[in-house]
Amino acid sequence: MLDLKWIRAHPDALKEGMRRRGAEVPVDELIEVDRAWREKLTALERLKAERNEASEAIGLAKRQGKDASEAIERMREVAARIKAMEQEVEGLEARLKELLLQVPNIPHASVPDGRSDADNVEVRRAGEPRQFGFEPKPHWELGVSLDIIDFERAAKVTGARFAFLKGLGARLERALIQFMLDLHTREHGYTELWPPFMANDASMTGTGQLPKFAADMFRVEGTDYYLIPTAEVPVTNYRMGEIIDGAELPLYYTAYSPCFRAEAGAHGRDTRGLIRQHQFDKVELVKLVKPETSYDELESLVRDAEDVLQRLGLPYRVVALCTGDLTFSSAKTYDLEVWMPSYGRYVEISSCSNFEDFQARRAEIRFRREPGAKAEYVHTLNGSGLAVGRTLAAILENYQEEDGSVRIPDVLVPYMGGVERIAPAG
RNA sequence: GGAAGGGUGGCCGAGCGGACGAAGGCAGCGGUCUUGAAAACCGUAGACGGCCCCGCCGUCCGUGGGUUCGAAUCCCACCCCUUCCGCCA
Repeated sequence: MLDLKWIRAHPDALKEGMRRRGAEVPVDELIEVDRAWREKLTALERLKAERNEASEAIGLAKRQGKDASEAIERMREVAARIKAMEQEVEGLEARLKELLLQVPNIPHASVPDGRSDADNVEVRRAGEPRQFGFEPKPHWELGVSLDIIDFERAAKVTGARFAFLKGLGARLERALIQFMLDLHTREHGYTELWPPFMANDASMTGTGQLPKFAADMFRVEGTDYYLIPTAEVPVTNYRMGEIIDGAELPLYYTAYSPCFRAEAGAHGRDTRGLIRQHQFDKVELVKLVKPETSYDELESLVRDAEDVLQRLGLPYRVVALCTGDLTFSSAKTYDLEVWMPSYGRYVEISSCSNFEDFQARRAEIRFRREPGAKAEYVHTLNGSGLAVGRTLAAILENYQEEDGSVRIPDVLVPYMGGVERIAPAG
């Protein structure tokens, strides 16, 4: 959510930001509703001041044993007018809030202009895609032939876009989670959280999934909860409603969670393999920081996520998302894309964003620089560190051998109980 | 699932429908004292919003309704927390 005062002072900057995003936002209506709301509110508050004054006089008169029935009679009428006017003000306020929650974040000045992912800008590459001396297989074929991924039985048990991992496949998933969490907690300074995997409406609104993107999530029937689409939701909202002591900042949190996505609009894309599933594992990184540091913090957040890929020896690149490809809440986003031989291109495996105060304002996360200082909104950031299912897929494809076996990256071998290779049975 | 108790300012904790934005304590901030610090004492002190914005006004005592000229205080519904019982990994 943007600052209403800022919007009033900079309506043109707001329009320009929306134009850069290619977002359709009723800016003029927003500004008009705000104007009408303030006008009504001022009138209402004048009436309330009158009432308060009269009530005080009535109280005083009664205490002195005087008769106040005439004033009470007069105030009865004022009270009715207040009630009616409150209705109007509340109506305008609700509309204003509704409009405000629909407005996406303003792209940072450094974000490249563009309409779609085709306009994203590559920032750097690391590692060389391997030259295979044979025809490499896609991970969904490797997974099945190695008997470590089972899509068919998952379809039977649940449905399309789910998978069983089996044997060393399940073990590899678990090893990756453990490896990532260890790296971020031991070497990058993050505090591990194990969050709830469901969250309420307020949390979903806080990070920006609601009200616009309810259709992308799974609602748990009989409850007021959604399955989380990312650990960003519980972890960012961990400090919601709080005023944090400035000395505590910056706060770094990391969390493993399964992620559940309905992705209603994704039918037909990435239908095979682990790339687009209704449920997947992810290790998330979240930062709460002082505003003036947030863009430096974004760079170091990206480095923390990149470190995972580097240690796993996976070729990747970093791209800066263009204005048209930014998610709703983000002011600036870098995606990490891993080389996926089956796609013959780089595929998103992490998304690292600076939300500035957009989420903090929705979730009411503030801090005080000094004891007694005014409360300010923190800046929030998050990034995948990494999406585990896609990492597993990338390992299978990039580490495959001609005989159909897959080598385990060195750093994972201890986490695999010494297993160095996954080979076909028999 | 059942029973009881409870949600008040950064924290703890009082609060007969009218003098309560809310006693008191702690923490904080400013000052006195001190070589300095601690202690003691004095003062100050919330968040959000509106406006004719160095001030004035409004709102906020879990949330939402209701009663009333007037609600932290009364009524209704809901949410959350704690304890006990049951059930359960």
